[in-house]
Formats: sequence, structure tokens, C-alpha cells
Amino acid sequence: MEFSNSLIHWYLQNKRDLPWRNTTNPYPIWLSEIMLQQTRVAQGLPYFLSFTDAFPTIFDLANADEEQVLKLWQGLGYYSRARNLHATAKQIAFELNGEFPPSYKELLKLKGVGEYTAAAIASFSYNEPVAVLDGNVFRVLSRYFNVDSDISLPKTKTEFQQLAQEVLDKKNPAVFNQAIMEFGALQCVPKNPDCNSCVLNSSCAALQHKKVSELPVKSKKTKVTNRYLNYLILKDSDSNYIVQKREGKGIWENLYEFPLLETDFLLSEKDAIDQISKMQFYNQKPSEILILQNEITLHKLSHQHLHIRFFELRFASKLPDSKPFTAIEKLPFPIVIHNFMVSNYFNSH
DNA sequence: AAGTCGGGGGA
DNA sequence: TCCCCAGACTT
Repeated sequence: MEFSNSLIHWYLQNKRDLPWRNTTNPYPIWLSEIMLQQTRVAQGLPYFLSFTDAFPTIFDLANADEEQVLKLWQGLGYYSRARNLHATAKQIAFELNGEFPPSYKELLKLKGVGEYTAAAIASFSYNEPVAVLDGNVFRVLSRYFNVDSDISLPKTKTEFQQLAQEVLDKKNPAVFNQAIMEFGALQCVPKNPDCNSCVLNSSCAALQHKKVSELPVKSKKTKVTNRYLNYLILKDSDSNYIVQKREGKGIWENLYEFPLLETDFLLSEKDAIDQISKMQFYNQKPSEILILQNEITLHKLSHQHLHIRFFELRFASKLPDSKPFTAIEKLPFPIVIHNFMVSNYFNSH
């Protein structure tokens, strides 16, 4: 109880003023929670503002095209969140009469809503006493109670979920959940937390045992694979371009890209152009092949390092379904391709 | 239980 | 460089 009171007191004095707080409307709360999954507040905030501007209600979101939703999501990453968000909006708008499921248990059934997000919405919107467990809560609890279980193991999640539920202030679940997460984000930070100024420093077990810098324990490390992407910008006689939607599983599902030549290893510039010159596109061969950068762009994802190069392939006639740049720029692209288009290429061509 | 999915920022 | 971020879903 002292833990809870201190956290809430700290929170009321130190909380950030964020647009999804000070409301119990589940729509903006849900929207913010999906956007903030594995995403910092500073990164998600502008997206939240543009979404609530474009889609003031869940009906507006439900009636939008997926392409428009993905375009607004462009650059935020983890695009399955946007696809699930849109699918869930349609379900709530058209099957549930626009009303969000009324409890943690029912919220959990929504696409894209897991244990954390269901608890967040249920507590913030309905004041239901269910504890949230996110990266912040793992860190705060592991330190305050000096728990060195490996948080990458599923059974540890169960252990912490139980602990979080025990310390939850059942009379103020909304404020408590906000408080413990905000405390983790601002005070009990991953590296070099300022324990001298911490309101919990007299009762923090990790601090007493000098274990703060070692907690939480997390073993799992994702290994990174290298991929080599050669994007072929097909430009036809009308100065129109070919783009295609990425289908199936893998990164960037349902986003657009240029025709892609992916290789298992890095080709020299000469070998790449050699290989491209042997390819046919709509029964035509390019009249000219240009490389558009001197340097290969290294785009780092958490689990893949993408080595990206752009070529321009000029054609002497029209290509089917080619589009002008003004049409292309309205489509959702991976941010690395979008950045290339706006900064390096289409501005000067 | 392990793998996949993005992008950015802080130390 | 490495690690983490208001995690969820698939295999």
C-alpha cells in the first residue's frame, strides 16, 4: 500500500500531459495503446494526432480504406497493428453497434488486443481492477522486489502478472496502472536511473542489494539476418512508374514497393546491372539501366539488416498499369523507400 | 517456447 | 554498438 501510495503521489506531480489521458472514451485509449505497443510516446504521439484528426470516431476509421489507414501509419512500423486496428474498428462499428466490449475478458478477444492492451483499456476506460504488465512494469517490479527471473520466459510473465495484480491499487486501478508505467518511463529508466531522487529509494530491494543495474534479467537476443534488396524503378515513356503491393507474410505486408530483385549476397554494381539487363518486364527490356546511388542504404530492423540499392530502368514505350508520381506518393510505402523517393530521387527527376 | 514483425532514440 | 520501447501473433 505504501508502494501504491508513493507511486500515485509521484505520478500526480510528475505525469506528462498526453492527449489520451483525461478521457475514459475507449476509442482514443484503444488507439493510443495499439500505437504505443513497443513504441515510445514521442514516436507515437504525432501519429495519434493525425489519426484522431482523420478519424474522430471509430465509425470514421471503420469506413476508411485499409490503404488510407496504412498511409497514416507509414513509418510507425509493425504494420500488422494497423491492419488489425482497421479490422477491429470495422467489427466494433458494424457488428457491435460502435460499442467497445465492456470488460477485460471481452476486450481480449479483439484482434491486436493482448493481455497488456486489454488491461490498459479496461482499467483506463472502465476502472476495472486488472493490472497492466508492460516493459515498464517488468522493470519497476523486478527492481523494487529484487526479482531476478528471466523476463523473456513465459512462466516469468505469469509470475510478474501475479505480482502486479497483488500490488495493484484495487480502488484506483486506472491511476495506479498509469502511475507505475509512467514511473518506469521517467524515473526507473533502463540505464543509469537516478536512485538518489527516487521516492521509493528507501524501500527498493534492488537498490539495497546493489542490483539495480542488473535488473530486469532478460536473456533472449534476436539474431539478425542480412538481406540484399535491389529495387528496380521502371520508368516508361510517359515518365510513369511501376509499383506493386507486397503480398503474403513477411515484412511490410500490404505496403507498396518497386519491383524487387532480392539476392542472397551482395552483388557488385556490374554484376547487378548484368543480371538486370537479362530480365524481361512485360515482354520488354529496358533501354537503359542506371544506378541511383553511390552508397548502399543500410536499413536496420530489429531482426533484419536490409542492404538496399535503387536502379532506374528506362523503357522506350508505355508499361501497363504504370502510375505518375502524384499517384504513387499517395500509397503507403516502407519508410526507407519513402525517404528515398522524397529526398533522393523524384524531386530531381 | 521460439520466431516474426519496424523504426527510432539514448547511452 | 547495443538495448529498449505503454506487445501481439504465428509456428
